[in-house]
Amino acid sequence: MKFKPSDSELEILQILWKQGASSVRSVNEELNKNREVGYTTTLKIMQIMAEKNLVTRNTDSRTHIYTAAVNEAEARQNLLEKFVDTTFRGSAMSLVMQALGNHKASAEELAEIKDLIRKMENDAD
Amino acid sequence: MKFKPSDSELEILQILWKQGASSVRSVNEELNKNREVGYTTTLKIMQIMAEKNLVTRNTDSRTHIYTAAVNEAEARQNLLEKFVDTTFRGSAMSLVMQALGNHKASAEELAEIKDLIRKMENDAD
DNA sequence: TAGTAAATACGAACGCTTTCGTAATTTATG
DNA sequence: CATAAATTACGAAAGCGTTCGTATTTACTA
Repeated sequence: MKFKPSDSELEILQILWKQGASSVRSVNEELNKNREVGYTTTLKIMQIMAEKNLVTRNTDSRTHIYTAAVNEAEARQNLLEKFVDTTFRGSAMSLVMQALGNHKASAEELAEIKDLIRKMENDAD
Repeated sequence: MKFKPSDSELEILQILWKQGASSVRSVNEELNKNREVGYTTTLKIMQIMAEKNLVTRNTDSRTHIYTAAVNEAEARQNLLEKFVDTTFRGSAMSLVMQALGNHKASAEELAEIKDLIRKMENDAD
């Protein structure tokens, strides 16, 4: 899978994943909560994303409705693997340690992780 | 800190971090273990990196020696934060869980993580 | 010293992303 | 029906990264 969305594209995918099928206007409004983006800029990028098959669009009504064409979990996994390779030289454990170390986790979160570890240890048997 | 190296730049930084101060030729040879890159291409990118202060260079001898000007641990931390924001919507814990879940960890690695968690739980007191 | 090899410097080209102005089209409103 | 408003379509420009050909400089060698 060669999945390498640009910054803007990933930003838009996040919005589509979060709020589901959306119009350009809706996505643009969401984007503008963080930074100023012109409407036609958002439109253009989403049109390009459609060409690349990152999204699909329903053009039945005048206002086109866009839907993410890639699965969120898969995309995350894919990006995570690449990130581990490029930034942590392939060591997922280094990444986990660093992410854990520099984040104040709540007791609940820590419990969750311990649970996962316990499961992994059992699977190893 | 506005640290946003390009793919090539990060690749070169990794090499400099790993093998320390290096000549362009040395870096280029290392790059060519993965993919074909022209010598002048590598040279050009490293020159640009020097302009951006991503690296420093010693020009005393004819063969210039380049050194990473950014700290590896800090750079990783910085990139990690951005990655969590853009790909995991800010949730470091989601990232940890996903990275852990999709990686077969050895008993030693799991022990290491448990150690870290134990320390974090104590710090919380 | 002349010639060759190695290294740096320079500049141009190409592709991709982002941005935006403007035109064309469609829908709603008075 | 005529006008306004909203939307899509189109194209161009600017910026950045990457690549590479070529010129220039430097050092070594026969």
